[in-house]
Amino acid sequence: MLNILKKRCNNGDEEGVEQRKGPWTLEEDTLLNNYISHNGEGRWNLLAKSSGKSCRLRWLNYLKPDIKRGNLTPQEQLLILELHSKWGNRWSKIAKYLPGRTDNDIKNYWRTRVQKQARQLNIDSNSHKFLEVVRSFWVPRLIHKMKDNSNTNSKATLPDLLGPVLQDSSFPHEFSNIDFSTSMSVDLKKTSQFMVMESSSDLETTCSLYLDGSRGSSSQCVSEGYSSFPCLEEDYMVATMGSSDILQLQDCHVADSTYEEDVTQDPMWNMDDIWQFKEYAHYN
DNA sequence: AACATTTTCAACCGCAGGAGT
DNA sequence: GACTCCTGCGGTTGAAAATGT
Repeated sequence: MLNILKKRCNNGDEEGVEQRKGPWTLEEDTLLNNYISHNGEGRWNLLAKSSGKSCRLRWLNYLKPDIKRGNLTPQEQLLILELHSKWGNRWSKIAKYLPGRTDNDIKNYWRTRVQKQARQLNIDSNSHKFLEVVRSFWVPRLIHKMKDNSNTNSKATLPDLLGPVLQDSSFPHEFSNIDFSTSMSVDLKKTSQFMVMESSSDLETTCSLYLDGSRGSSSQCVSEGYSSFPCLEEDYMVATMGSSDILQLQDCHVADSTYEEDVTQDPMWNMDDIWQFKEYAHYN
């Protein structure tokens, strides 16, 4: 019964059994599912000495029932950007805070989306400069998308998403030493307590960030140091992370009209954004 | 329609570290 | 302490799909 799996999963050191590589077939997936349902997950050596990492990976990255499919939501993207700024390429650690997403998913997202944007901007994705771009362009946009999503459905907000994170006893410690000068981090613990997605009857839904629980008053569109950022049409609150530990609230506007596109297919920055950044970088 | 190029993501590889002996 | 085995992790690859010309 397990012959196929043995061929698939063996480490190649079992005499006479050829190791199979390449894409998994439906039959192999079914066999692996059946095997795990009978023997349990995590005991990979029980795959009769033929257990190998590809079986384990296939299960963990694909077959496991709680694996999420489809594109990352803006909330998830925001969380990835945030956690990556804290921990770097600790994909599995980051993945722990995104239920249903694997380290492989997150790694792929970072390499294919985030690093791609960095390449287009011709800057190192690990540089402080790129962090600045992320928090100045990308984060506001994600927040905006979260707002848009909340208009059309009641999907989880960042606080919802962070619920399990905040219940994790290790998390507050990890976020207790935030260096705002080098990280895009806001104090997620605090922020999530006060980040509210407000829905009004019309389209003027506001995404607000409160640090002290009070409604953020805002009249300025841009803050010091970010004066070249566009603020044109649609109201929303932007959190910018400056050199202090005070989150600045801005009732800001967003430059272009790309928000009508399908969020799931969104190339996070268009050429206008990149051009704006290059101008910004040139004068700063 | 055909071909070229780019993007996506599942899968592989090798290393590190922990557990057991 | 030394060794082996196993698992987890991050980096990388390459086939398939999508997109552009």
